[in-house]
Amino acid sequence: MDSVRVRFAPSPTGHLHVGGARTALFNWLFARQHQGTFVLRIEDTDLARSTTESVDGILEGMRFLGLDWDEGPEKGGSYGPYFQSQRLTLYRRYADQLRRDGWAYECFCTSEELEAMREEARKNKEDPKYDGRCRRLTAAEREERRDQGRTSVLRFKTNYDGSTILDDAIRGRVSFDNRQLDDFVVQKTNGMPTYNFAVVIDDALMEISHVIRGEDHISNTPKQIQIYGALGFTVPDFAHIPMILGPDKSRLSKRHGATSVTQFREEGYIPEALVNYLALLGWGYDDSQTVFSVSELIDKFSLERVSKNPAVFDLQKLEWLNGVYIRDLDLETLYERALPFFVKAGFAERRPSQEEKKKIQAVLASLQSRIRRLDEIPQAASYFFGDIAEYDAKAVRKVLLKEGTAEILEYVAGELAALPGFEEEDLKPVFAQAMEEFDCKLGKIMQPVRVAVTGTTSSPSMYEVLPVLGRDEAVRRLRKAQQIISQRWEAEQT
RNA sequence: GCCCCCAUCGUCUAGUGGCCUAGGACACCGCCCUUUCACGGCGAAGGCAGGGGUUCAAAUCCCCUUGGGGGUACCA
Repeated sequence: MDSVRVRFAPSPTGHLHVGGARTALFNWLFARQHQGTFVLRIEDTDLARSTTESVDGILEGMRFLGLDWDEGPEKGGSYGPYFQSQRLTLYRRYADQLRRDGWAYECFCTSEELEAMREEARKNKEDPKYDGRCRRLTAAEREERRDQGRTSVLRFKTNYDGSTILDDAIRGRVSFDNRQLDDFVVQKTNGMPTYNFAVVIDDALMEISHVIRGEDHISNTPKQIQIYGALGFTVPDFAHIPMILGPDKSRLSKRHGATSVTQFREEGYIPEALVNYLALLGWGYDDSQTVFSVSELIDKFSLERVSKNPAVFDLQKLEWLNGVYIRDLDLETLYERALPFFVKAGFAERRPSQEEKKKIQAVLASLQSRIRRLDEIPQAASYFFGDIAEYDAKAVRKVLLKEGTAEILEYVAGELAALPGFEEEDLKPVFAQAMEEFDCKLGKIMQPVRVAVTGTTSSPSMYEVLPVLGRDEAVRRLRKAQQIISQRWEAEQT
């Protein structure tokens, strides 16, 4: 294969959407696999809707996912500029060429006329297409309109004969009857190119070899192919990847929940998991593997294996995968990823001391198999960093208020208070003795301690929680639980 | 309306005419492990949209129907 050049070309009108991110990922994987070039191009010809904040957000999202681009914003490259708004002279030049060669013509129709035309067509049950009236204008008529000061757009002289064939890498041969097309606008009144025009100029000039994009662009392709032809450009290979849908099978959008990459980051998803999940949306490898490292993806990805049908975004599976990756992280990396969430919860300073760091890592070690998202940390770790905010009512009732619990807590508190060390091996004998003392199973001892120390019935092992809290705090909480028990008991007497 | 695309468990998918009594993953349910909760292990349930062809043989090829998605802009 000749040198591979692919691109991701978002329009900066919002955040990096997961659909866009998946398109970017497929392009990136394809480029990396073929030692090709991955170009990032910003399609900001819609002045009204494009913002620089959006550009920043998109770049940030790309970086978060680890999708580095070889050419594009902040990076440059020999095919620039990489913002369409900075390529206007190029578009103008080719627009002029089209007109000069008789492939395009000025159209003076106003939007009102156009709307009336479409309305009329609908009424007559015809296709709401441009009827080509300005195509038939004589030179004199055009001159007259220009003199009247009427503005114009440039329309492409579509070839209505035969059909346009698209050999799609994913869908195979797709044929479009050219009579379905109309003379579409290539240059707007304000001089800006339309999408269908700019995309062709850019892809051709940037020598893009494979256009990998969403299926929503498939209907545009015949128009673009005609422009390639009119300008004498080589048509690239196309691959149209399926859409991503919400649970209700409609196109994935905000109303389905989080859709932007930044949002997923804030919700505690880690990039490896997101990348893995996105790869699985519309692509599969074989009948056994679902967890793929990035390098495996680069190695195994192929357009041939991209499926044709739209995929429903399954948040539960993403969460599961995120949990898989969280569990797989070594403690140091997990710490780095999780620290912002501790900071946000007020559990840590931005730059923790060695001692703080040790504690956070101990907490993370206990939590690692228990959380699926980093943003569960404030909730899951709260009792490690402050008093118990609220005792679970059911836990108090079913565990603390049980007959004999006060005695057990009294015993354990006393024993723990006398302990010289406070690590697992120091604690074990205490609980072993308690079992003998009260002639019961371990659970009978541990559950009251757990509720006393965490306020809930579910937590990591006491052998992990207790050492992190330290002797004084642990004993304090056991005593406090005793108080709660006696208070409740008294309350019941009256 | 017209054009284009798509159709395997609830979801993502494996399957490219016989290896399919359709495989895996998530979710769900049950059991085991266990100081609780997770993790982990084992197991159950669950699908070829419908109808016609082609063929000795169809989830796989063809046609129709139905359903879903996309497009039909001076948005990208």
